[in-house]
Amino acid sequence: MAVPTSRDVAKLAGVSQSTVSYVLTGKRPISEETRRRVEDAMTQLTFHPNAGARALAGQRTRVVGLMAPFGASTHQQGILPFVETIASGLREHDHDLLLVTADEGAEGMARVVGRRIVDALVVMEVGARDERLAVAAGLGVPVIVIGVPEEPGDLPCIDLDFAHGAALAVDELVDVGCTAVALLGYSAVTTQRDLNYVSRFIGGAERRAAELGVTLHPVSPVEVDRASIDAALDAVLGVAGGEGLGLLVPNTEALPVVLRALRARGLEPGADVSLVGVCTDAEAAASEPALTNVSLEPRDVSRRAVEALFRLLDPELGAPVPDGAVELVPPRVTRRDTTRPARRPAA
Amino acid sequence: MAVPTSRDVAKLAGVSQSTVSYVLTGKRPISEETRRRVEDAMTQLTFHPNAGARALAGQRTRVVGLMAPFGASTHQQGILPFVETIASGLREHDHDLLLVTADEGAEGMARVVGRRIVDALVVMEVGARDERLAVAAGLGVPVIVIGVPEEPGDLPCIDLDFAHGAALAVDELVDVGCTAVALLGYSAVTTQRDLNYVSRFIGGAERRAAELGVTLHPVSPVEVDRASIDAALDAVLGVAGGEGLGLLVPNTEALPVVLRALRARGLEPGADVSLVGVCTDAEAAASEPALTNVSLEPRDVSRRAVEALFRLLDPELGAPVPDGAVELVPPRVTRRDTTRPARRPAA
DNA sequence: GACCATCATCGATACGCATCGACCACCAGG
DNA sequence: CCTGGTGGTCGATGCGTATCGATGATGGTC
Repeated sequence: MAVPTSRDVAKLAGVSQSTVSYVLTGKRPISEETRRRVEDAMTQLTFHPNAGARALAGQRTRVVGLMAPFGASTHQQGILPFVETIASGLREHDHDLLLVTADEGAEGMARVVGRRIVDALVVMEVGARDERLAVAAGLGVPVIVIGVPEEPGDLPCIDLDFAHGAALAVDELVDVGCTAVALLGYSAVTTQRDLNYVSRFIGGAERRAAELGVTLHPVSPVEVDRASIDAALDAVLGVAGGEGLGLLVPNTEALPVVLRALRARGLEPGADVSLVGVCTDAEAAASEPALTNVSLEPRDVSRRAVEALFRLLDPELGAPVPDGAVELVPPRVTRRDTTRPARRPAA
Repeated sequence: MAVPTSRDVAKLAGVSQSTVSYVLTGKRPISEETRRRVEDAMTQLTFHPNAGARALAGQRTRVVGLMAPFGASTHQQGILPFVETIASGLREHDHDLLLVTADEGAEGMARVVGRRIVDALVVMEVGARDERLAVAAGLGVPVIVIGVPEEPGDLPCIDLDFAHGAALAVDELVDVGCTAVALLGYSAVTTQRDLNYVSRFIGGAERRAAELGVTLHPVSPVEVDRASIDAALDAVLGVAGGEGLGLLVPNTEALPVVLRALRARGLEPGADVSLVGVCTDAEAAASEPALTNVSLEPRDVSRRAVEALFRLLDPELGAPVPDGAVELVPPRVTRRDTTRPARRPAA
C-alpha cells in the first residue's frame, strides 16, 4: 500500500474512520481500550495524518508565517535567534514555520494567508510606519508584530523596552561616577530604515539624563568602521573631556571597534572611561574586557510573541491578547568590567 | 460571502469549475476569451486557490522543507545567506519554504514529509556521516544535500569545492614568493561537529603544497580569541620564521583577529607576511587591509541547490540530477592587499 | 421492569480543488 | 454529405480528514 490513510488505520484497528479521527484530535471521549488499538494500528502502519486534508476539513493548517527581514539590507546578525526561538516555540504547540521573505512585501503576506497556507502571521522588524501593518491587519488572521509602530492599529506588538534599557544604562553610568554621558548612535543605514527603536533608545537616555541632571552628548550617526568611530570619539572627548565621561553604545556591532579605539588612545575602558553597551549577555561576557551591558535577549521577545500568538489562536489558553496591546520586554543591566565604581558617591 | 472558491469564480465567469481549474494550472488549452473572463472573475473576487485543497487533490504542496542547522551550537553566521537565497529561489518557482530546525533531527524530516506538509527537502550542513541522510533517502521525496557526506547514498549533494579552494590559495601564496605555508585551522567546535569541509580544505592544501614542493605547517585547532591565535602564531613563526611565510586562514571569523595579532607583533600583512583568507568577497574587500581571499559564496551553492531540486521535482525542466551526484562549486581567488608579488620569480 | 441519561462509537457529509472521460462545435478532406 | 480530427468545455469523481447527528450499549432511578 502506498501511504496509509486514517481509513487504513481504522480497518486495522477494527473501528470506523471517524473514531480514528477522534483519537487524533481528542475532541470526543474514547475508551482506553479503543484508543490503544487505534494507536497501535497507527504505529504499525507508520501513519501520518495528511496535512492537506486536515487543513481542508479542519480549516486550520497549523502553520504560521514568519515575515522575516531577509533579502533587504538588514543588520542580519540579530535576527537568527528570533527565528530560531519562534520556530521551536511553534513546534511546542505542534505548529510549523513558513518563511516569507521581506522582498515579497505585503503581498507575500496576502498570498500565504489568502491561499490558506498559514493560520497566522508574525511580522518582524516593524518600523515606525510600516506599509505591511495595514495589510496584515486586514487579512483576517491573528497577527503578532515584533517592533513598535507609531500606529499599532489593533495589532498586538511586542518588543524590547529600549527606552527603559537606555534609562537603566544611564543610571549605571551615573552610579559609577559619570557626570556626562555620550551616546554613540546607530549607523545611518539603521536610522534610514526608520526602525524607531533607535529613537526610543535615544529618547529614553535623554529623559533619564535630564532627570538626573547629567549632560547627554548624542553623537550620531556612527558607522561601524574604525575611522567613523575615531571621529566620533574625537568629537566626544573634545566636548566632554575624559574626566567623568560615560559612553553609551547601543550599536552592538560597533562595540568591539569602540573598545579598540579607546585603547588605541590610551583610555582603558572601565578605568579611564566607563562604557555600557547593548548586546546579549553572552556577547558581553565573551568580550575583552567583559562589557557592562543592557541585555536585549531576542529569545525573550520571541517566546512572548509565540505565547501571544497562541492566545489568539486558541482562546481557551487564556485571555486573548487585547487588540493593539504593546508589550515591552524589560531589559537588564549587568555590571561587568567596563564600569567600575570610581569615586565614592556621597553616602 | 466568506472566502471565494473556484466554484464562485466559475459561476461569475459563466463557466464550469473545472474550466477555472484549467485556467489555473494550464493543463488544458483554454480559449483566449474564456481565460480572460475567468481571470477577471478571479480578480474581482480576490480569489486565492486553497492550498490545502490543492495539496489534497493534486498530490503536491508546493512547499519545500529546509532542514537548517538552527538550534544547535552552529557558527550561525554563515547560514542566513543560504536560507535567504533558497527562499527566494523557491519563490521564483512559486514554492514556499518551511523551516525545520535541527533540534527536531531526523524525525522532523519524517514528520513534514509523512504528513505531506512538504514535497521535498533541502538538508543543510551535512557532516561526513550524518544520521539524517539515511532517513532522508528513505522518505520517498526529492532531497538535496548541502555538504559532502562520506556516503552520499543516492542523494545529490552540492557544496563548495573546499579542496580546490585550498589548492588555489596555496598557488597564490607560492605565486607571491612564499616558500612555506602555515594553515591556521578551524576551531575545535567546528572540527568536533565533523563537518568534513574542514578536512577537505586541509587535504586540498596539503596535496597542492606537496605538488609544489613547499612545506605546509598545519596548526590546529585554533579558537577565535586573541590568546589562541597568538599562541598559534608563536608556533608558526617559531618553526617557519617570518621569511617567505604564507598564512592560510580558512576560518572566516578568525581573520580579523589574525590581522590584528600580526600587526601587534610588527608584521604587516601583505608586506612581511602573506595571507589568504576564506570569506566572501564583500568581507574581503571591506577588511582593512583588503584581504586576498578564496571566495566561498553561499548564494552560488543555494542557487544550484534550488535548480537541482526543481530538476528533480519537474523532470521536464531538464535531465534530472543523477542519483548521488556530487556537485562542487568552484571557488575563486582574488588578490588584494594581503598578498603582493615580492621577489620576482625566475622568468 | 420500564425509562432516561450518559458514554462510546458509527455513517454520512463537506471541505475546495485537480483530473479524467465525455461531449460538442467546427473544419478539412474525401 | 459523411468522416475524422482537434480545440475547448463540462460533469462527475476522488483526494483524506473533521465533524455532526444518530445509534447502540450501559447503568441508574422510581
